[in-house]
Amino acid sequence: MRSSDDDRTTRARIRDAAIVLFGRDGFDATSVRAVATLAGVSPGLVIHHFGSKDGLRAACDDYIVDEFVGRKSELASGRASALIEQWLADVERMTPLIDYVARMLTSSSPSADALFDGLRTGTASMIDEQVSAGIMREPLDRDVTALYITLYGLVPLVMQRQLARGLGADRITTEVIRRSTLPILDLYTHGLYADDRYLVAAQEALERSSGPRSDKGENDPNQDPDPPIRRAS
Amino acid sequence: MRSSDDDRTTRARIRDAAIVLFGRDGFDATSVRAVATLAGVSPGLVIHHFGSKDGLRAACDDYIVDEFVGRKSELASGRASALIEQWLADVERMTPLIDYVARMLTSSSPSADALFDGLRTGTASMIDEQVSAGIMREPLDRDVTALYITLYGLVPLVMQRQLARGLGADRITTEVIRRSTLPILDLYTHGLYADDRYLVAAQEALERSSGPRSDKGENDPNQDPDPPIRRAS
DNA sequence: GTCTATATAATGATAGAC
DNA sequence: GTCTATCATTATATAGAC
Repeated sequence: MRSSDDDRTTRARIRDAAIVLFGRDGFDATSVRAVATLAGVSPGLVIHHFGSKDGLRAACDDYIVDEFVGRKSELASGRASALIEQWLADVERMTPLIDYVARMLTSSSPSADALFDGLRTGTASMIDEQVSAGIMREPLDRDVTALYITLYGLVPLVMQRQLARGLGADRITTEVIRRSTLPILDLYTHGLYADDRYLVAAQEALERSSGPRSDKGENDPNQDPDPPIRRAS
Repeated sequence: MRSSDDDRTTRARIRDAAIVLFGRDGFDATSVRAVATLAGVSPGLVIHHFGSKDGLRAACDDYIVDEFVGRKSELASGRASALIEQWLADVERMTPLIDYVARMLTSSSPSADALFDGLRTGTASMIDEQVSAGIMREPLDRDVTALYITLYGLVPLVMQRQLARGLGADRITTEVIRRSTLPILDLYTHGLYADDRYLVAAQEALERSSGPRSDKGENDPNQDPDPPIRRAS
């Protein structure tokens, strides 16, 4: 999006250098000195601008979330997975951002939580739209389904090493995406099992373990009664 | 599996303490001193037994892989996902092991690669068996499907924070597993899409972009010709 | 805003007594 | 095998000149 080579402010250059190194090596393994060197400034200046190393991390987190949520139109309109696909399509340029997001999502930060909630909400909206349009069938549990679709969509970011290795590559390439597309769409279209014997068995097992003592309550007060499953086989 | 309270050797106590802290706080954020304190020994003794902090990590990695691969019967017999389910069922006791494995899988270690390859191979065998038994239909691409099933099965470990949060919990509990079971089995049984319009569209798009230059080769020599998709709608 | 120089604390690892 | 004491390094952060 930026026109020239460096109309970025020094502060922005430091922040971008930090994103690259935090994403590549992790927060703990990255020193303020290394960030300063990559940004071409002195270590003292980094602290001057961000107060502390943790302040620098917070600034990076906020920037990353803005890069997503700033595109709230795309998110809220239910194209969260499309956004991720778009990132992966331009994988070379997006690598630092992708690596940073991947580390965020597996650490415990409020920013990561906010980012994930945005993705999950967008996915839920997408499901609603596609169900209304007749493209998608009604899932058993919309919220849980949206949650797992979101989690599964983030797998190519969070576990990119094992995904690439599993396809004989050393990083996520367009070829990795290409080979993944049809098998995943096939899973999301036809499922894997030949019939619903496992599904029915699991439902019966769950009813046996929680149905007879339905007034137990436990730690989930608004516990939905299990909806019946239509048999398809 | 251990009978009394502490028939463990000192070396084993140090290693177990390291697994707890590495899993909970990460390798970099855990000091040798902290491990020593939790194990009830002096910092010097930790180095004496493992040579260095990195040696301690390697010992923990090996131990974790053995805890899996030592159950190679369960793995190779194609019950990799069943093993993970079993872990999650006994989630309280397994928490340190789970956290450690989760961190392993998102960092780049040879041990993690070996562990993942074992899980992926076991999943591939399971698919073969279930296809032969008529329980599972033939997937478009067995290896890629096995890869993604393995990755998806690890999501509750690797992204446990976001999974738990998405269900209103603060950690993975039996209730979280319980609410996840049917929606996931439903996805794996019926898929999500009402028909295969997306699948067909994607197949045509892929053929358009790579079919016309089928002798391109690129970096995947043994590139399968895209198998035709049977229309189901 | 940016630099150099430095204070202060914590870490991994070593040495040697017991 | 286990401890105490300590070294050498590295890190974050500060102070003050320019």
